[in-house]
Amino acid sequence: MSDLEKRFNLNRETDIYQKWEKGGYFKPEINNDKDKGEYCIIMPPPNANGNLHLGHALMVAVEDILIRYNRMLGKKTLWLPGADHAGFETWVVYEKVLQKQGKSKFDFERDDIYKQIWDFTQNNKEVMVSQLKALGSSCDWSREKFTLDKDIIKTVYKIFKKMHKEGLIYRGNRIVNWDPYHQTGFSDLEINHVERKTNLTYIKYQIKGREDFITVATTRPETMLGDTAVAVNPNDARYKNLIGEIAILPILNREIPIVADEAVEMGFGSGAVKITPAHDNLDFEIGERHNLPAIQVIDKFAKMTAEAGNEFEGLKVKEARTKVLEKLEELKQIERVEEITHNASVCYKCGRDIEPLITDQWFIKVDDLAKNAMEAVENGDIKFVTKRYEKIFFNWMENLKDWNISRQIVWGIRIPAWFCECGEIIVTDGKVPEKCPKCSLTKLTQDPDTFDTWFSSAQWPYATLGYPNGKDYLEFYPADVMETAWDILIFWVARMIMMGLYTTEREPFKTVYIHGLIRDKKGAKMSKSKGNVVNPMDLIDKYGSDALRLSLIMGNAPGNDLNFMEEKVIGSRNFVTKLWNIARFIQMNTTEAQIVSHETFTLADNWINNELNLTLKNVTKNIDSNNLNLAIEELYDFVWSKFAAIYIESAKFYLNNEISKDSVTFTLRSTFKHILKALHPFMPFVTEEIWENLELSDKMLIVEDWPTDLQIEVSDENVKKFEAVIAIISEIRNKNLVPEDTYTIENDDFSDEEINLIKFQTKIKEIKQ
RNA sequence: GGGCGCUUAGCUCAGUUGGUAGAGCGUCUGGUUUACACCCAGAAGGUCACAGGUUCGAGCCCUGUAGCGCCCACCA
Repeated sequence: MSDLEKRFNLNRETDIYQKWEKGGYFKPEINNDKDKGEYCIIMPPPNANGNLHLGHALMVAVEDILIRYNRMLGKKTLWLPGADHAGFETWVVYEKVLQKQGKSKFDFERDDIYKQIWDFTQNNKEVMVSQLKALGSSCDWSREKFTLDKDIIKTVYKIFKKMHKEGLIYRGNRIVNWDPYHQTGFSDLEINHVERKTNLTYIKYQIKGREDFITVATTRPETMLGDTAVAVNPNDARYKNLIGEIAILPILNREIPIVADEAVEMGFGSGAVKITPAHDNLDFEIGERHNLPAIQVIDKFAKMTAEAGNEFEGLKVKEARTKVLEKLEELKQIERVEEITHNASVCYKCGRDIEPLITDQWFIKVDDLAKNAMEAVENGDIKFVTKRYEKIFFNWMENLKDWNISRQIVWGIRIPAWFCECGEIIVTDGKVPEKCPKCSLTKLTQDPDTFDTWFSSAQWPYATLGYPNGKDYLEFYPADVMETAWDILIFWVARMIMMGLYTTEREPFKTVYIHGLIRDKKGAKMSKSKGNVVNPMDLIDKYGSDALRLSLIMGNAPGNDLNFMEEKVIGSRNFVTKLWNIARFIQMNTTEAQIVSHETFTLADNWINNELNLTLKNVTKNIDSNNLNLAIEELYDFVWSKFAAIYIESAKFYLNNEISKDSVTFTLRSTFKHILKALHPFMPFVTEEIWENLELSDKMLIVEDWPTDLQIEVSDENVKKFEAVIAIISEIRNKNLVPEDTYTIENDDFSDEEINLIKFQTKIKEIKQ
């Protein structure tokens, strides 16, 4: 046993981590013979396209605490790490990488760009792993997964084929959110709505065979070139007599019907809507209901097509708008224009306008999947921490629309579907089909599209464990906890529940633990563009991993966002140092402890034993109920305000005066051992280092048993006596007396030993009773 | 349009079956005690957003109001 240095040396963290890893302590098998059941968390795989941020640090802190706690309980504990190829996200990140080199992704062949991004993500993955290790993640690296691993893709293909066969997946020529800049379609979740001021133009369409007009109101006059109807509400008295009549589309003079549809709001605009099924979501639906043709007048690059007519073809949307308005003005068919604010759809990444467009995409029918998912939450198979997130979950699930899972980008899992010239579509589980089963042609082309990342990551919980026959799948599925931030609750968690229930007929996890977002000091979201991003690795270098983890857990109730302040990390670092110094005190003042029977305990021993029992009980209860903040605060308070401030200060009195030395030595060491164990999940590095240096056992702390009850008898009467001593000490201190003063205690009966203890702690010369 | 959350000490936040308001940081006073100044001893500071209600008792439960924030949604 070597003397402890003055402070905990942060460089030791790397060595400690390697010891754990080399010792195989992160593997569930380490608890093979303990027969305490299993515990499993699948780590949300961070995107392999950049560095970890503070949100990841919080994720690691929470999950590692749960994992280390359960490991100490003796369970076969699996924490499975991984990384996400993050399809579109990485696509955008890499686009910027290329931009810096003055290149574009359109400069490369498909395979070439794929290979480049593959290498890019592999490099990032390495950095990420080292960062996860620096945070102390005790996950089983031998089971690490990447979302593009062969076995993961195999599972995804298999399930895709199965869903297709069962009619849950279909290829549809439907209207989707098209991003003309990124040249891909999106699901409804990947678009944002921004409020925007715009002109609402009232246009008069003449009724065929009559002198009068019907007026429609639109914010996108250029789309009128694709109009195939005018719709009114069937209950609208103003237009009842026009239903079934024909309107004449200005400029193009196309004859279009006037139809009735409940979806039309009477109160908005003129109450009559122009219907452009090819370029508006609602119009598309109305078009389907009334069997209206869709005329595409805008192409994938947001330019006007030939269908728009000679004078408009090739114009950008905005140019076409100006020109259409000019024409209408000439024709005197603009009734009036008013300014309104409405919600425009934009790309969630870059904010550019979304153009609704009809394209061929793969969709998942979500009705039944959503129903089952809601049921699983309703009947308690899956619980949310905190419960209020269940409401958000239901709110979203209740109005789901079919999920577009195809993306027109190269980076991702390519869809295992092949097209034949005869029109047949062949879906396989990944194998290249030899010929068309319908016409026997051998010239087949694979769908160039890839899956929405979330379609594959929705299958992460079972795919990583080796569904359907893998040993880990059989042993660890479903996972105990899915821990993630609320911002991907619906992107990911909801879909994992749907897919997990569909594929495995079981819930993929029992508890969903939702943590909040880490914001900057003022509560603003951290982002590169704002320049307020804090790098967790810098904080680890400065204050250590334990301090960073503590600062993210303390005072942060589950599910709530956290405004990050470096001062909090400093405070946590101070606690690490406090613990370190307690270790030094114990090293300097005790040797191997004798076993002592409880009859010989001093008042202080008896009191701290009692306090420790209560603390351990509360800590365990709070971890079990997912209140990690309360658990660590309880420990913090015990260590600093009770063990250090009161017990150790009293211990000095006994040790200096050679009173009850064995008993005090025993209690100091025993209490400290329990504290180290209980603190270990929260601050693994410093506790392990102290454990080793004080030679507190021949095992590493990481695999010690979780401390529950002290198994030491406590005298309630003596607890009360010591509390009286504490009360007197604090009373005397309140008086701000000087050492020469005398203090008189009224109405109390203290022994000489107690009086001396009070004198020792208050430095008062004399105390009278 | 529908839904959710927040409002507690100067600041950031805890407060989980309703029982005399808590922490960290900051501020102020005093400390060169051999674990620790990344420390020790103490102090000041809150009509728990507002208004009603339930209750012997409400920061916590109910109703309403205001301010702030967020999510979902097809106002053309």
